[in-house]
Amino acid sequence: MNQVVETASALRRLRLRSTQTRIPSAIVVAPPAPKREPIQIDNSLAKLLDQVTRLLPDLHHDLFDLLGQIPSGRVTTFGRLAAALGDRHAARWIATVLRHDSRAASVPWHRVVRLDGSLPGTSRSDSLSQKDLLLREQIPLRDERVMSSVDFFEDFASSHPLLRLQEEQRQAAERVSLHDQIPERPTLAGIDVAYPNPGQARAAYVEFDPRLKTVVYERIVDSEVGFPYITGFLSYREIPAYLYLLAEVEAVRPLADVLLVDGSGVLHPRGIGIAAHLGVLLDRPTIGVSKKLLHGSLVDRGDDSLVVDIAAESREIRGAAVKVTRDNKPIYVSPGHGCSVERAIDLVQLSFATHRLPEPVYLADRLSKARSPL
DNA sequence: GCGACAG
DNA sequence: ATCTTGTCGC
Repeated sequence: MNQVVETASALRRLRLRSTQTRIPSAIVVAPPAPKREPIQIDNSLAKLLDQVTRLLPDLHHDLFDLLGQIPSGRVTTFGRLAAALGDRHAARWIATVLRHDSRAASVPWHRVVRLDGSLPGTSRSDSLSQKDLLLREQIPLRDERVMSSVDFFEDFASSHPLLRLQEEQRQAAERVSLHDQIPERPTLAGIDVAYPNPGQARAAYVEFDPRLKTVVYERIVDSEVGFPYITGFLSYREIPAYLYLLAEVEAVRPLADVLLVDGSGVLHPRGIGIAAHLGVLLDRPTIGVSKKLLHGSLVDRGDDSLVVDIAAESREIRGAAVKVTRDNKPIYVSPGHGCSVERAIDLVQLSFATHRLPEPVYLADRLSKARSPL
C-alpha cells in the first residue's frame, strides 16, 4: 500500500502555493513521497492551523504552576486542581501526569490526594513514598489516608484556561448550521487519528465511493500532539492533526464534499463535538460518528429498530443510534456542520459496508493505526 | 457499589 | 486513544 507520511515540522517548512492539480476520476492512491518536491498547501488551511495552534493553552505548564502553589504542609485533591484549570473533567488527566510523568518528581506531587483522603502514589521509583513525604510535613495520616479533619487547599491563582476554551466552544456552537449544504451525490471521506508514539499524532483520510464500495484516495500525515485528552475538549487535541492532514490533501485534490469524523458532532455538552467544531472552522459539511455516546439520551427503546433517535438537553432530536444489522452494537451519529440530522443518518447508512463503523471511518481508523515507514 | 467517561 | 495473548464465534 502506498502511503505518504509528513512530519509536522517538515510541513511547517513547506512552501505555500495555490496551484490546483486536477485528478482523473479513476481510483487514485497517493504516490510514494517524491524527494522533497515542494507540496502545495492551501493558504487558508495553513492559516487556520496557525491560528488554532497559537491559541492552544499550555496545560502542562499551567498544571505545574498550580502544583507549585500548594503550600508545604497542605494538601489538595485532583478535582480541586482540575477546577482551577477550569473543568473538573481534567482530574483524570492530572492523575495520569502525576503518576507517570517523570517531571512530576520535581514538584510537590505528594500534596495531591483523592477526595476521600487516600493516596494515589506514583509509578515512578522515587526515593520517598507519598506517605513518607506527607509525614515529613506533619500531615496527619491514618491507615494510609489523610485524616478527614485536614482541610484541602484550594486558594489557587489561575487563569482557568479550560474556561476560556469552553467560552470559545460556545461561540463556535452558535455558528453550527443544521441545514443541508450537501450536494445530491456527495463524495465522502472518513478521518481519524491514532497515536503511534507518545506525543505523536497520525491522522488518516480515506475517500470512499459508497456505491462502488471502493477507496478513491487515502493519505496519512503525522504531527505533534499539543493538548491532552480531556472529556469535552477532544477538538483541541485532534483538530490540529486534522488540519495538517487536510492541508496536505487539499494541496493535491479537492476535499470530499462531506467529512465523516470519528467523534461526536452536536451531541456534546456544549453542542460542539469535534465533528461540529471542525465543520465550523472549515465551513464545510461534517458528520460525527462515535462508538460511545458522549451526550444525549435515546428516545425509544433501542431493541428492534436500526435507527433510534437521540435527544439533546432541549429534547430536540440531535442524532441517532444506528446499527448495520439487528444484533450489532449501534454507533452514534450526529451532524457536525452544514448537515441535517436526517441527512447525516442517510449518508452514514449509505456508506455502511461490512463493519460496525461506516466504511470510510473504519478504513481511516485502520489506516491511522497501520505501521508505516519512518 | 454504581454510573459517567467522545478519542 | 494505548497497553496486551489467547480465545471465542461466525
